[in-house]
Amino acid sequence: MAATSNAKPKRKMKDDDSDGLPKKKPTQYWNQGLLSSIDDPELRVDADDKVVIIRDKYPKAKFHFLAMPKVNIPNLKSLKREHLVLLKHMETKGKEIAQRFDSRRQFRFGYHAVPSMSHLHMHIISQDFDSPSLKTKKHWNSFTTEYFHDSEDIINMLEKNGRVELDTKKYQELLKNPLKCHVCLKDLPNMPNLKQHIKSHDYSSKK
DNA sequence: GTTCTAGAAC
DNA sequence: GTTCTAGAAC
Repeated sequence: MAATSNAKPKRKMKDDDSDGLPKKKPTQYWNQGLLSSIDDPELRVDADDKVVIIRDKYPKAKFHFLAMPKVNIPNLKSLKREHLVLLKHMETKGKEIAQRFDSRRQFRFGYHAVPSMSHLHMHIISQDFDSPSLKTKKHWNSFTTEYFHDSEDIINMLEKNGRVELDTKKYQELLKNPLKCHVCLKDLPNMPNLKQHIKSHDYSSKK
């Protein structure tokens, strides 16, 4: 008698491996994705001996880049005072890039409190948030609540305390906040409405 | 981080 | 009925 299969797969998947090899694929873990992006010439927009700047693969605004140190710093918690020069350099480079791509547009430069991707990265992001890759409440709140820490605030924290320690739980809760326009603070019921609403603001020039 | 989709919301 | 989101899978 043939073996019975009583469990329906919940989603379709390839399990047609007639070669008898294990089904586990040798893919890298998704949270290490920046390690390959950092060396991808397609994404790179600038580099020097200390820092690489790449385009975000899934930009959440018209202009969205990541500045990363060449030395491996896993996260904010790894930062020491000895990194202050590097962080200031990253911020300077970030501002140069923003200036280069659109000198009139407003940008922010900063870090997510609890980033998904390993390897310290500073976001360089224009404040229009006009992008098809901006889809979820988590996306929105990660750039428009205190979950987003300006580079200068991180630098000040490190100068003052010698380290950057953030309450992970507190910041993860912020991602669930109701949707609110970052310009006029209007409440919006869902993402499609929010995306439509923010088009009404003018981002073409700094005020 | 993204994709996919079940079930909530409308 | 369709739209939208949240959580699992990857």
